[in-house]
Amino acid sequence: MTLKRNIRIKDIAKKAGVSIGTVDRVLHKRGEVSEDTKKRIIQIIEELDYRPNILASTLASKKSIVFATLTPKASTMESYWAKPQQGIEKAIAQLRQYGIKITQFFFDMENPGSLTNEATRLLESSPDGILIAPWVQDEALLFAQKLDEKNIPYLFIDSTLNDAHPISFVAQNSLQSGYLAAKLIDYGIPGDGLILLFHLAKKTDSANHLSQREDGFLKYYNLKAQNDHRIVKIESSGSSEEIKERLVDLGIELCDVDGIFVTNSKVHVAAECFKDLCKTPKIVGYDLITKNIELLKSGKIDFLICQRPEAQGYAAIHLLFDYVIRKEQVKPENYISIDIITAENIDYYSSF
Amino acid sequence: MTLKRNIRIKDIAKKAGVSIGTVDRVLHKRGEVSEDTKKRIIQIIEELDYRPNILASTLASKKSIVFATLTPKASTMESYWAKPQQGIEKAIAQLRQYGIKITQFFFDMENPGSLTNEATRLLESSPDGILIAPWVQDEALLFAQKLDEKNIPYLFIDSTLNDAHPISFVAQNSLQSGYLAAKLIDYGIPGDGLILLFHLAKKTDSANHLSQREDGFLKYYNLKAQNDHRIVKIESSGSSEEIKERLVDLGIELCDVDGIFVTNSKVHVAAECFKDLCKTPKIVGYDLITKNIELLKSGKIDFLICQRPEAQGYAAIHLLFDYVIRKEQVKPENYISIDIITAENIDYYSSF
DNA sequence: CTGAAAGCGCTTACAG
DNA sequence: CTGAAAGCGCTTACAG
Repeated sequence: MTLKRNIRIKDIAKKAGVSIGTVDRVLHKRGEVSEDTKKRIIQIIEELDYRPNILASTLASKKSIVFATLTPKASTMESYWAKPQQGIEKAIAQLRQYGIKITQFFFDMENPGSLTNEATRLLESSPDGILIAPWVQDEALLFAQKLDEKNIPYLFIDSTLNDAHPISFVAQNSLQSGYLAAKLIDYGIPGDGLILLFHLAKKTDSANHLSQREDGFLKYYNLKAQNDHRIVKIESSGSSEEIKERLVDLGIELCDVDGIFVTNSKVHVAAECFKDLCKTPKIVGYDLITKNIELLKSGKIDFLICQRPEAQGYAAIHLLFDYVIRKEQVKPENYISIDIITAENIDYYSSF
Repeated sequence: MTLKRNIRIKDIAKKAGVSIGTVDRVLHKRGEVSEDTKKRIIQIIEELDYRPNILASTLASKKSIVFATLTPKASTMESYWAKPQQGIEKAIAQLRQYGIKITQFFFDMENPGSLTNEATRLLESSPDGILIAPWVQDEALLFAQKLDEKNIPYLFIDSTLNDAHPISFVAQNSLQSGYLAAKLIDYGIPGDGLILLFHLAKKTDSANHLSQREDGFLKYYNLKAQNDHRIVKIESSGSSEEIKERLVDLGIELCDVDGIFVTNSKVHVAAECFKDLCKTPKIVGYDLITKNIELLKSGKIDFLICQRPEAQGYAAIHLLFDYVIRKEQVKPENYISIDIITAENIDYYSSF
């Protein structure tokens, strides 16, 4: 292996018989170069397969890039949105070296208008790239359209919006994750069974997400399940007590339930209803929040599907970096893995 | 938030009333500085919480660091060891910018002596850091001890060795992964069952790994399993046909088998025996090699436990980088996640 | 023991 | 349209 030294813009300049300033002009397409020297230089660049030294380049250019993020406010350290936040912060720490500043804005999930307010404040910092969690769809779409007009690159995290034009998004395939959930329940219930599908969410929550998970779940049972199952869907935003009452109203005995799928992180609310039974049903839900982790470890929840929220935040910032700073193409879709967590592997499941 | 500009060695020099050369001398502990100026400078460094700019530092120091790797030769692109290799190469590509060269050495798993030979060649390149897959334990330990003497930092991947002193290792907890495998089988077999535990390996393979997986598996059944299971252990390094014969010898009817655990990636060999049965047993094994993936997708294998080999390779190189270049502390143990892969989530499981 | 100077590869005004 | 020069923050001989 020859230790080929990386070629520098000085080398190109010499070979083309010009100064490095001129080479730099064509590299950055800032004109003021005659057509033929430009052609000549471009040819040499390709011939030598020149790769700029990012270290030197960011060191020399003192201009500091500003990124902005717009995500739901995490009410406590335990709540879901604290996690993408961690990944974002980790990425920020690494990228500070490259002179990148990141300003964060948070909106209130309960109050859609706050997204628009924060979006306006965000724009005042005139960022070079934006990360958005489009949790409140209508407001988020309005904002995205404004960014499309202004030609500011943005990227979605957690989910995406159909009519927007982000440079990319980082999210989990919700349909497929519901499909997987069904498999996990079906695998554990060999015979016929009564299965409850819970939507434990308020209207303002990202409805799209949850209904896709439901669709995936039902798809599996339509296509794959061997036996005759009865699937009952239950919607509620209340407590365990309220859910129990609902079940009574529906004429369902707790002991008859074989499997439970909850389409979001509220699975702990459902699990609480069933935790003292003689025979507990198979329970599958989402996300490693504290209450779920406890129930998983004590065997009251069987599987939690996880979407690596920290990794999503981390990856999203790096994608912005690749696009804005490195000027690289980025994949338009970044589906994150659909991770299966049990009491047995949770201790080794790190944000990494 | 004040846009506090990063402080530079020039700032320290000014504040201490010395030149940047002197500051640099204390930063790099290369002596030739009087005690009191040294003290003064150290104090200022801490007071200002100075962080060197790695960009500038690696740009200025033209010395290029050499890493070396010593891993099993991957016989084909599909074999397991091709995957850590991918992660290593990805890390190399990223780190080239920092002037790091990596030389790779491969040994033949069938021929333990080749490890020692390659290790000798490796040392001739006098690397600044080494990555080792200690697959052949005795030979690997000898090499590690030599490195301990020479004070060359090294790091293990895939597993670790008790009497060696690596700066760190990246591996999966084998005991726990076997424990998880048992859970996955137990979850799918509600009643009593006949379960086969297969060791499909040659003697030269990393025996330690596999027996730990077995221990974990049995541990689960001892501690947790509700019902009375019969677990039969079968060792073989042969084909599906040979295995079928063994089962006949043992008086086991294929149709009576409820669950199968294979302690390594050879799970496809076992799965082949059972794939045409009326009722296929629950099958759990390891690693996403091509043959396993096919059987997983077609439903002949239920779960594959994966150890993110690409991520291991990638992480290991970065740990070396953090230790050797950044001079950071690194965690002495890096257990990778124990991932559960099914037909339903495999398409989203990327090396990332 | 200490400082001044050149250089890493690139960017950025500035002068022509 | 083009080139020469200064500078990014650090390292590395070299001279005293």
